[in-house]
Amino acid sequence: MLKLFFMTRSEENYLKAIFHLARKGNKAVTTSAIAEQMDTKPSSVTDMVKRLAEKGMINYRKYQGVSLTKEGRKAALSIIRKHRLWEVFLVEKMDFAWDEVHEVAEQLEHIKSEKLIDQLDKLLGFPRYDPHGDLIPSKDGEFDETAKRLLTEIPLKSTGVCVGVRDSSVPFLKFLDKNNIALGDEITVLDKEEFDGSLHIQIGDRSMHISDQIASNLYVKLKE
Amino acid sequence: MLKLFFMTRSEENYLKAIFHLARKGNKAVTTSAIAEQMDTKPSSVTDMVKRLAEKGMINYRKYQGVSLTKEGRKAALSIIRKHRLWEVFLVEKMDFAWDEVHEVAEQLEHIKSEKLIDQLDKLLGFPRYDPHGDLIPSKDGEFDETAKRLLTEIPLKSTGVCVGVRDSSVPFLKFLDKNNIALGDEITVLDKEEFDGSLHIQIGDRSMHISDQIASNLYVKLKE
DNA sequence: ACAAATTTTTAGATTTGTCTAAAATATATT
DNA sequence: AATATATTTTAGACAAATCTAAAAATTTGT
Repeated sequence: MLKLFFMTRSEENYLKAIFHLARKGNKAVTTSAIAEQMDTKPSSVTDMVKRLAEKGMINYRKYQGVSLTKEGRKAALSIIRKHRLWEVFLVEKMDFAWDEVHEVAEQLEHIKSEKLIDQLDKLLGFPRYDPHGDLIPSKDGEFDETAKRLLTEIPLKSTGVCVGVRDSSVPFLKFLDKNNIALGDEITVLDKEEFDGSLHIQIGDRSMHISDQIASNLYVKLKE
Repeated sequence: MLKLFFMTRSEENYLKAIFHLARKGNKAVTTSAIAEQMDTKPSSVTDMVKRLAEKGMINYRKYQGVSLTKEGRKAALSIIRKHRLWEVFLVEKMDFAWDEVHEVAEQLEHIKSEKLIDQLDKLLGFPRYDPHGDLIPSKDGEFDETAKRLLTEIPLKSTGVCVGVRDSSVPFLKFLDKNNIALGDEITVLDKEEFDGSLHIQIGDRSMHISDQIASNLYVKLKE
């Protein structure tokens, strides 16, 4: 028998913060780390984590930090999903620039309506990534950031390891060979041209400029 | 020198409620009326109206009820504008039915982003009425509910006085004549067919059924 | 006009989310 | 291992928004 708790805006924000912190160093998340992330005081965090623990959203033992429960992870992913879908909406439908969406999405992510999110998803064509290239959790809570993806889809400044090609034609493979790009190479996306979607990348010790056509045929796995 | 106060969600809701109550009986709005509208206690209302008065949003004298100031009216209209634009959005873009939009719009109306609302307005084609037929306040705070409008645009169950025609061709005037519809007549919109937009109306003591084409060529002024 | 009924306000308490300052616990150093 | 340092928790306070119960003011009825 599953109990459904109402989550306040603040509780949702804490869950989100804990999720993001846990994603990095994968040990228990400390009180002070949460305080820094949320721009608040450790004592406030202690109060909140007690409440979240009572609601079954996190595991908490005094002085030992916290980790998300199944429920908590599900709730956090649901909020992140909403945030990222709204970001796509703002850029695709409302002419926002990719770097001015965050603040508004922070507000929109707390709107409570399952139907609204389902329709939003549909309106946007079920996008898999947000305007920053971050993966959008699926409705059923799937969130595999390690899955291979196209080089065009990874966030700026992130690094991917080449794991395959979408186009396996001779001309494309020749291009890769000629430019010394091989499976296993690490590619960092330095910048993207607004104009044509072409990418400035760092590969090993050299940097180069590749077209959108090239990038959208290279599969990578995100590093770190 | 105008001071811009941050309005909390609760304050915004009170302003909206006061605006709607003032629109009806046009004397000072009583504490108990607000309490009933907001589903809260009179003592809570007293607390809140004091705060709103301090912020210059309402005129308040103990035991004498409240009225909106210029500032307060502007703030209320801004919230109502957002609410109604979001309602149009939900119906037009998100496949919501006109009778299931209210709850979600109540949440969306508090999102703070001028750019978002401007873009929303544009995306929707600068609509003048919401899905219930209610007038959407303009960006600059204009809100003339007494202006003439098409019979197709007034809310269900509301009554309008015929004040003119858009199409002044002989066939249309003949139709009106044949059906005993004249300037000065009061028409109440009883129901609207989803299918073809035709209207069931009450005119004097008889009721009749008119097509969307007829209704969209008759100007009325809203009564009461 | 004056008592009765109603409405409004005050006073004091509660909840959520926050803070500061002090106490408790854990970690690091020698 | 004992002490010093850093982190975490507790305790007490505050602001927003609400409540209940009691007091004050207004309105109503005859």
